Amino acid sequence: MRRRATRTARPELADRLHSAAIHLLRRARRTDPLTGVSAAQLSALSVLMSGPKTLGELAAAEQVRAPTMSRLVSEMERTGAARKVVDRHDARVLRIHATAKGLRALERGRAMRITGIERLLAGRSASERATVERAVTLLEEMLGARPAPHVPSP
Amino acid sequence: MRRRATRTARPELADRLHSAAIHLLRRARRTDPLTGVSAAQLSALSVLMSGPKTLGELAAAEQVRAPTMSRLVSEMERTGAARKVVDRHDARVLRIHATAKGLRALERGRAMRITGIERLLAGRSASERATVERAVTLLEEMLGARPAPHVPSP
DNA sequence: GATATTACTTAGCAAGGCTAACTAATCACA
DNA sequence: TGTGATTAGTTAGCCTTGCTAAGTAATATC
Repeated sequence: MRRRATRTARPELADRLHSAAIHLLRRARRTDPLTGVSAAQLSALSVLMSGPKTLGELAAAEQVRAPTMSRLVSEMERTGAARKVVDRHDARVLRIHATAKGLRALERGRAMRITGIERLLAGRSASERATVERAVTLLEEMLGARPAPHVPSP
Repeated sequence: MRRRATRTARPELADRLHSAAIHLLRRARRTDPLTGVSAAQLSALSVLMSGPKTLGELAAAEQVRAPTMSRLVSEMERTGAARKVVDRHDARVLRIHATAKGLRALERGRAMRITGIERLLAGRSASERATVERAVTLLEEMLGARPAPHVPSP
């Protein structure tokens, strides 16, 4: 069947980059359900990896509202992935700590995602990998690289 | 504050690629709410762009179950983004067509996403863009390139 | 010390995912 | 030919995760 002429024949770079990123992540997250921790929890844990955060900081980092994070953290506490600690100096403030159990789940989830991508890259030559690496470096610059990479809901 | 030693100091390529893809898409989808069509609908429309699909085909393409797609398509019909047409030869089969209105919403959403990425790329030199393009080509090969790129829920 | 602000929680709603169970149409074949 | 199996989609009902609005408790301000 002939394709409708709604799109240009040769997609431009931005479009192809967009599409490649979508398919890469769709591939990567296929393993997420195997961790026993939801994607939202994995994402929050990846923020907590660098140390405890207040509930508000965590919500901002995850780009969700406070009530959403409040509920998520309560669930994480229930399942033993995180702890709430009331701040010593301001009793309104909660510091959320990842537990060892939570961090193990995070590492398991991340490792599975990364392994999938590594398998894709493993099929390429050294120079092709170098090309990808240079492009990634450029993307990091464009996007404002983060020190601790992140495993969010997407 | 010192970072915990849960991660290696220098993230490997797969990890960085993963992270870059996440941040790229997070950036790209910031404009999605402005289209007036939900992300799930935009994604379905992008599949329908290449022509009508049965409900089952659409569900498979979107990697959701039939009931989920059934509900989504009913909603799209209600809002005028799609039409259901009963197959001439098999009355069990529904062919889902994107409407002109739906396609306009899709193009609007895609254009906004792509424009955001283009703005990022616009700051780079021609040779840097060429590097990104080579890397994208490699990724397309690794992931099994799709003819019609796609604007899915992520 | 009264009032405002801040940090979080509770309540209730919507979207979008799922499974189980249903209906209707078609197929297969004795 | 007609009956049972299969297929396509829908309905019902649940869960998670987003949201806003409104409430509570602690702290800051004047």
